[in-house]
Amino acid sequence: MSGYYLLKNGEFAYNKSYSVGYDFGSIKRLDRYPMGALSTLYICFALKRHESDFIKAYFDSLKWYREIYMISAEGARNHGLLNVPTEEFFDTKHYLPENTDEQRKIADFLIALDRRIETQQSLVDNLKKYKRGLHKLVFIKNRKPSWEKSALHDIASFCGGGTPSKDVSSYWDGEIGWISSSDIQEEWIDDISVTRRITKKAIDNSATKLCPEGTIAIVSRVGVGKVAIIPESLCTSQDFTNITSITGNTHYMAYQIAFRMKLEAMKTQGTSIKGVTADTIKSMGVDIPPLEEQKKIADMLTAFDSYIKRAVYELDIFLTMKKALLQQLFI
DNA sequence: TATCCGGCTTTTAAGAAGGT
DNA sequence: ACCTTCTTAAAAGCCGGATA
Repeated sequence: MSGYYLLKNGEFAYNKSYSVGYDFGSIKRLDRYPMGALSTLYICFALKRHESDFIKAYFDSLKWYREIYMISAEGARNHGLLNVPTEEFFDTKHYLPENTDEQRKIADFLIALDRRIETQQSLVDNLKKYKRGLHKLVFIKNRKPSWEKSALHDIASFCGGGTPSKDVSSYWDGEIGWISSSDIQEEWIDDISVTRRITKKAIDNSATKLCPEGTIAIVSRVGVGKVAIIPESLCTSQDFTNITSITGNTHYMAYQIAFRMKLEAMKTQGTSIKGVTADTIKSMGVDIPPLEEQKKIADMLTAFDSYIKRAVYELDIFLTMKKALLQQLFI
């Protein structure tokens, strides 16, 4: 390991490579291991004084970016690493309270907040894991032989999509929503963000069609397997196969289709086939429990989803809170 | 006319090579 | 040795037009 730095527990390292959300790299403290080897691209240091936990929080706040901004060469920013000379890095100035008591109190509070965030994060992770198990239980293990089975094309009507010509810009400043696969979330069945809108004329002059509210949108090509129930009447790209109406409980069916599409999508992985044909979807077999059973299952899954979402929301609040606190704590 | 296909663009990530 | 710049690769996303 010659040519590497040996960092000991409690010491800090600055990583000059930037990434999303970290325009000027990051400074972290080695906490989890007694020691570690770092390539020479890192700038390593230990503290002479100050509360270590407090300084860790300071570096988490990214307030020091202003200083790095002054010394990093602009041209270097277009690829990989920042150009930050080691000498100048150590010359940067940081304004911190001298009183270590104060530092200790602030640090303790932030550590408590961090613990809370960690707990919340693992709650979210676990809930997501349970969700996968729950869906398996509902759609595989707990199926009853008495339930009817049917192919989708016998109980649903379909509609495809298209893209209005991008050359005609006037098509794209209308009122009608138009979505592509990137607009729907992998894990939520009712979380579509409509980012583009088209005109009536655009629909008339292209292959896309207006789908009614409640349509089950299934991504069949790019991003195979995403499923969502559309919240308003809108159009989709041609990488969708949409179910405009289906007998039974829409939410139950959407959940079941999402589950089966995920299995279908796994089959396409690693092959040259990048999509699932409309025929595969149309001939997909689905269970049809009695209506009240469908509703019960759908309600349960929806409730579980909103439970997870609430946990995610809470996590977000804690994260924002921490960010805001860090912003206010340091000048 | 609905569906499918393949090529193209954009984004992200590394690696190799070159300069001082 | 230490950066910067040039290249390539891989993944993700988009869309026009062929096809049955």
